[in-house]
Amino acid sequence: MPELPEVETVARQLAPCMTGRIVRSLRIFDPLLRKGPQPRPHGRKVTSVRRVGKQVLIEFAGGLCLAVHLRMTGRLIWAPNRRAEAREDRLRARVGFDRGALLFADTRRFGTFRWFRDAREAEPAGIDPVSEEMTIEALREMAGRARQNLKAFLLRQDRIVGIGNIYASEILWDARLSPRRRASALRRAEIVRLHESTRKILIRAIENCGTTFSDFQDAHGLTGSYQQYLAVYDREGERCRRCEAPVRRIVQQQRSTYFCAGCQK
DNA sequence: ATTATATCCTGATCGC
DNA sequence: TGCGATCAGGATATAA
Repeated sequence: MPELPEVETVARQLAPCMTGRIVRSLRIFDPLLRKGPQPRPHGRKVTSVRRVGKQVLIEFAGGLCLAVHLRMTGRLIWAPNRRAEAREDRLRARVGFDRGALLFADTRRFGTFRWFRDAREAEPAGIDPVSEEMTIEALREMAGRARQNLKAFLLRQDRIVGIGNIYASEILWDARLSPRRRASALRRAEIVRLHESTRKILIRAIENCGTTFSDFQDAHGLTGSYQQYLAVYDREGERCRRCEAPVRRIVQQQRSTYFCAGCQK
């Protein structure tokens, strides 16, 4: 569930809790999280916690870092004390610090831990859509050589990193572009709209701490408020806020896409 | 070389 | 109410 805004929210909330803390223990309860190298971070100080693509990257002094991917149902929770910790279930891992602990809970168990010796290795291939790198020209270039429809294009993490199924629909609605359009067929003015909408929607979602459905909670167990802005996602049959036509649901790459055929062309 | 399909899991919801 | 089928926000290995 967590897309870029939700991961950004979690990273921002964890950072002040974790930065400067020293690792005292690491317990991985779910063997699925134990793929790849398993270094011992004991005694290391956390130097930063930030979002990298859709992952939360925890960096330790000396270069070691842990990239946590929440996938569908993963949650990172900061537990300042034992009482807060006792409330959590379905725990897959726990990192104990000199003060407090980081808990990882994940119902569907798709989430991943990956350890690196250097943070640069954790960088995803795609462009971060809310960074300076995401220029109109960069978008035009990427779209120009994509043979896919716009929905599939936006979900490609090797091009633009961070957009998932919810925000793909929302961005295309905002840009008044049909999810079925071929990415390479966009006119320049349409690319400009797509660029603008992508940044606008994601930034607004970050400002609202993401979207909360059933699973997503931030590091303090709170919830985001972006759902009040959702224009099409999960609104099949309801009226489009722009043109009153009914919102439609179609399936693209085995996933739901919501859009308005009245004003998305 | 791209792009579609199957798959990793669990739990909520749907339809009969 | 009970039960099996279906679906869910992600991403990747494999097949086509």
